[in-house]
Amino acid sequence: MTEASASPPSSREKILDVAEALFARRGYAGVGLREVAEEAGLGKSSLFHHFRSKAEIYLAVLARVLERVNERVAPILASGGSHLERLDRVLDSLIDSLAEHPTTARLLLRSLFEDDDLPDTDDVKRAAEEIDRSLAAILDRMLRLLRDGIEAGSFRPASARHTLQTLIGATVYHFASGELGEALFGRPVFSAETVRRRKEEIKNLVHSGLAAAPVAAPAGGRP
Amino acid sequence: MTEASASPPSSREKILDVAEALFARRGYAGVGLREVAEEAGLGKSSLFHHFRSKAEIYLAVLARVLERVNERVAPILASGGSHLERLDRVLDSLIDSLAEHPTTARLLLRSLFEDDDLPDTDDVKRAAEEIDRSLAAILDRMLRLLRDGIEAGSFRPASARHTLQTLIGATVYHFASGELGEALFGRPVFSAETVRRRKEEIKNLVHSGLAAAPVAAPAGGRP
DNA sequence: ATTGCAGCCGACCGATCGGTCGGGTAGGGT
DNA sequence: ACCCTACCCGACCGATCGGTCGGCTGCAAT
Repeated sequence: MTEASASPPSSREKILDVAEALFARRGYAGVGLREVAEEAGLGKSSLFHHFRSKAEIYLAVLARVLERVNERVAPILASGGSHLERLDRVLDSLIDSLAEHPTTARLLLRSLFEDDDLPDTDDVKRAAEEIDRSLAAILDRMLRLLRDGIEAGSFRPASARHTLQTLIGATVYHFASGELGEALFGRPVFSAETVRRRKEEIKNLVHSGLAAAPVAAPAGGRP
Repeated sequence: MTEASASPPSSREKILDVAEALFARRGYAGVGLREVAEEAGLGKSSLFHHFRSKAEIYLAVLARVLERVNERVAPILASGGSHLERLDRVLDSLIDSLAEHPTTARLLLRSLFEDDDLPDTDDVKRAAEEIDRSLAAILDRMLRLLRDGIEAGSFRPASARHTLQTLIGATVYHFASGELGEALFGRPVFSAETVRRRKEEIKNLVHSGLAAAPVAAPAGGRP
């Protein structure tokens, strides 16, 4: 941890890479450490020189994923610009995050379900809470952006919490939908074209579905 | 199979009930058949008198869940009324479906990930394809509703596919979000109050985010 | 040259996995 | 009375699970 970010493609990183791919595909319980070790080019016992348990590997993977997302999203949330501009840019960068590493969305979604089958050792629980806190921090900042925007009149009055849930669903779920999404769009959800279009559609949703009406539409009588 | 829907609280149904709860909580790989049997009040071997394998149990659970959703949603999709009315009612009933059985959303989301660790026996693959087809049928009808609505001018021009993805995310993800959702709202996502509010927010999203502008806003000029 | 340690490994542990097998029992049809 | 079938069970199988242990390397500091 003190100087982990050194240059060599260390075994530790390799383990995390392999574990990330496998956990995303088959989940915590569905992945065996033998498989992780083999794909990392190591003996199974070697895993335990870098991590104390399977759960620790899983949590390390999750922490890295969250950090990757946070790196992109946090500076935008802290930046200037109107509420709407900031929201647009946050969603853009979130989608970029999810599209860049196809494992991210699935791991995040899975993490909502799978903390159940982690052992409840004290250190595991502590690490899991750390993850939770780090996720909660991101969501909290997004929530604040929505609330502020609503209060300032930049967004139409809505439940910030529900809106946040919808936006998570619109982004994370989409990139986790895998074969179903591929069947729906006729191409992988990670293809450049689909990603570009997804950004557009989300932006349209936000602008005409969340943003306050520009000026007009004073009392539009419905036909 | 021929007359399965009889009255007795049969062992078969009990197994499915127990398995549904467990699979939703811990996933396919995370659940052992011993646990299923014990909670169903049976010996483990008895499971194999009703199902040929663990995978068959899982797929039977999934099929039942899908059927439950379809029962509610299909008649509405086939009913009359304007596109917008039908969409409103479909979303309402979908949310009711998901809220009624807290396992549904998680099982559906998990099913997008977890077909990977099913064995690929021929009969399992056939049953899984059956599930896929049944899910695809529901989605197809919703997709058609969106497309028709767009073509008829009831909805603003948008990608029907992306809109469908967003709506799935807004509903299924929300009710699968579990502890995270509970932390966000301060109460379970299945609480009557949260469910009611969720319907409202989704309806607002659809009406002011998807429905065509009443009359005004003629200038389509994007900024 | 010696020591120490990080990294890696094969062999092994008890537990649990999905699944099989043979047998027991109750009830309905004949 | 008979048998057949549906249902259920305990015992057992080979495989795999996460994790431990002792020992083998090679490099770095002394």
